[in-house]
Formats: sequence, C-alpha cells, structure tokens
Amino acid sequence: MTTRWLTPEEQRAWRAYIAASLLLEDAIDRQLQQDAGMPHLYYSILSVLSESPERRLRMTDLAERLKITRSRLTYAVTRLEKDGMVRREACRYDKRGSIAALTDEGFAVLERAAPGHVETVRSFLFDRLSEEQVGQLEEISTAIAQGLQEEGARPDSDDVPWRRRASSACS
Amino acid sequence: MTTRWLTPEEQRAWRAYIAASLLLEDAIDRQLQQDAGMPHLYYSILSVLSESPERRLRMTDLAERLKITRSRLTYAVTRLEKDGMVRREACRYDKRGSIAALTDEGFAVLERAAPGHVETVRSFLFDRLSEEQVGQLEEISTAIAQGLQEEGARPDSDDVPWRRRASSACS
DNA sequence: TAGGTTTGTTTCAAACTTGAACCAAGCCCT
DNA sequence: AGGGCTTGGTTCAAGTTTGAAACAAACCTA
Repeated sequence: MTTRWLTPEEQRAWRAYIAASLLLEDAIDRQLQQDAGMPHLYYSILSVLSESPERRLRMTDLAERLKITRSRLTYAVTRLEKDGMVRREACRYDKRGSIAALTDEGFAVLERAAPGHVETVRSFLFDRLSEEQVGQLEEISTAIAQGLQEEGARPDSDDVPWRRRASSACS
Repeated sequence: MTTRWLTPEEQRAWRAYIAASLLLEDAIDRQLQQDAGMPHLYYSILSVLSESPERRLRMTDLAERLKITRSRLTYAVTRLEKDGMVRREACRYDKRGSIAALTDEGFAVLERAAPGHVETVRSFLFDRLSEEQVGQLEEISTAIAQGLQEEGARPDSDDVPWRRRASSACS
C-alpha cells in the first residue's frame, strides 16, 4: 500500500496545530508554575479532585479522567502529597485501591490559583476565538479524543454528594 | 477585577481540547518510539532539517521553528548526534553559532519512518475530521499560535537551494 | 578600543515522564 | 481450597524537560 501523504491543507493544519498546542501548554505551564508552583497537570489533578464526590477519587479513575498513565499519576500525587495538597487514603471495599483526597490546603491553593489560570486560558485561547470557533474546537477535539479511546469508557454514573467546588476552576 | 469564569461551552471545549491533545501526542509518541526509536519532537527535528536549505539549520532557527527552548534542542540534538542522525557544524560567519546538519543516515531513517508516521497522523486526526473541520482546525490553531508569539517573527526570506526532501514527511 | 551589553549556545541540577517489572489483592474455575 | 489470570498501584532505571547559570563571541558606544 502506497502512502497517502498529507495534502497541503492538512500539512498546514497539522503544523499549525502542533505549534499552537506546544506554545499553549508552555504558556500555561509557565503561568501556573509562577503563580501556583506547579505544572498544569498537577493543577488539573487538584481541579478534578475538587469536583469529585467528597473531593476524592481512586487513582485509576483519576488517571483515566486526566488521560495519563497510572505511573505518571503516582509520581505526581506523591509530590502533591509531600506538599500537603493531597492525602492518600485506603479504599474500604478494595484493599488494593488507594484514594487521592484533596486536602483543605490543596483546595485553598486551587482556589487561589484558579482566577489566574482561567485568565490565562481565556487570554491565550478564548479571547482569540469566535463563539463559533469555540464550538468547532470542541467538536474537533471530541472527535479526536473519541477515536483515541478504543477503551470501553464505562457508563460512570456517580452523581454522589459533594460540597462546594472551586468555582469552575477549569482543568 | 472579578474573574470571568469559563462558560459551560468554553469548559467543554477546553476539556475536550486538553484530552485530545494529550491523547494525540501520546499516540504519536508511542508510534514513533516503536517504529523509529525516537519521540515525536526528535522526528520533527529531522523533518524540519530535511526541508531546510542544504538540510541544515542554526540551532536558534531550529528551536524557533519547532517552538521549543534552545536548551531542550541542545539536549535533543546531542542525542540525535550520538545516534548519527545529525551532525553539528560550526557557523562560518558567526563563530558563536552552531549548525545542525541532517546526515544521510538521518535522512534515511526519516524516509523510512515517514509513511508510518503519516499514517498515524491520518488515522488519528484527519480521518476523523471533515474537510471543513481541517480548515477550521488550521484557523483556530493559527489564531492561538499567533497570539502566543509576541516575538517579532522576523521576515525570514531564505528560499535558498536544497535538494530532495523526504516527501512531505510532515512534522 | 576598552568596557558593557546583547546574542548564541551549552551546562548543570532538579523535576518530570516513560515503560517495564513487581507486588498485592481480587476473581475465577474446578 | 488451590492454582492461575486480571486488576490496582507502586517502583525503578533510563530518558527527557526545565530554568537558571555559565561562557564565549559579537556588537555597541563613549
């Protein structure tokens, strides 16, 4: 089978995409490192936890939501735990499991960092796009993400209680 | 100034985007690591070099095109040089400068890896998008990238001679 | 032209990521 | 109950990235 190379349009799109995603992640990482002393992923961990039932989640679930490997998450949570942002707890019904729980301090840090983060995301991303483009971006991203998850994305119907959430701290 | 949080639409777009970009980079890195023994960035270095005049570029220019730091590039090129893909040369008119030149072996590796890479990009990205969406992706990405480059993107008019290029090896 | 600043690149240590290997604990199945 | 397979997590070494510091050459400018 002879290779179907990218068309010029596809090339342009691909290159623009690569550049944009690199630059954007960089900018966001820098901002968060500055203002919250942690990279984007670590902030996202806090953010996801803050929106989870009881502000806690099993490691595997957390990794799945964040689309990262368990190994990577283990490392990250270990750091966050050292910094007092997260606490590890045992899982009652499955002794193998370990649960990451957001501490009050972690929540506080998240709340403090959220405005700056949102501002950054807004100024570098959403301020540059029309409303229409925001919709397009979502559709495109969803299509891509879907294709990359051949996994059986379980139903996931845990609408269990949680309290306050760091106001839309965003990923 | 009170924070303007993300709207639900923006949240969805942002999260989908984060997921997609993580998953996509992961998939591409894995494929290239498997088939070419190097991560995406390293492949991109070879690719960019292959399309440059005389298949060589100064470190700073290379870093700029790839949107990465010089430090990161130094490390990468050192590795690629060890592997014989790239050679470092002195710059004639500026003794500070160092030039990365693609070796024949590097070019060969690139050509061998290109079809698989393109296939991956195609199957995970372009196969999932309509032609229209490809255009949208380019516009969105360009808008984002532009905003993130406050630098004075110099004119850059070097349309100097080069020979064969690895057929659209893509980034 | 000496001294100070800028530019191009590398170096270094610390932080992070990767993937394979490992260790439990749960889950069959007979 | 006793294997054997799967699942949840961690560990470990090797590879990569980061950002600040170090250098050296080039470029002012008085």
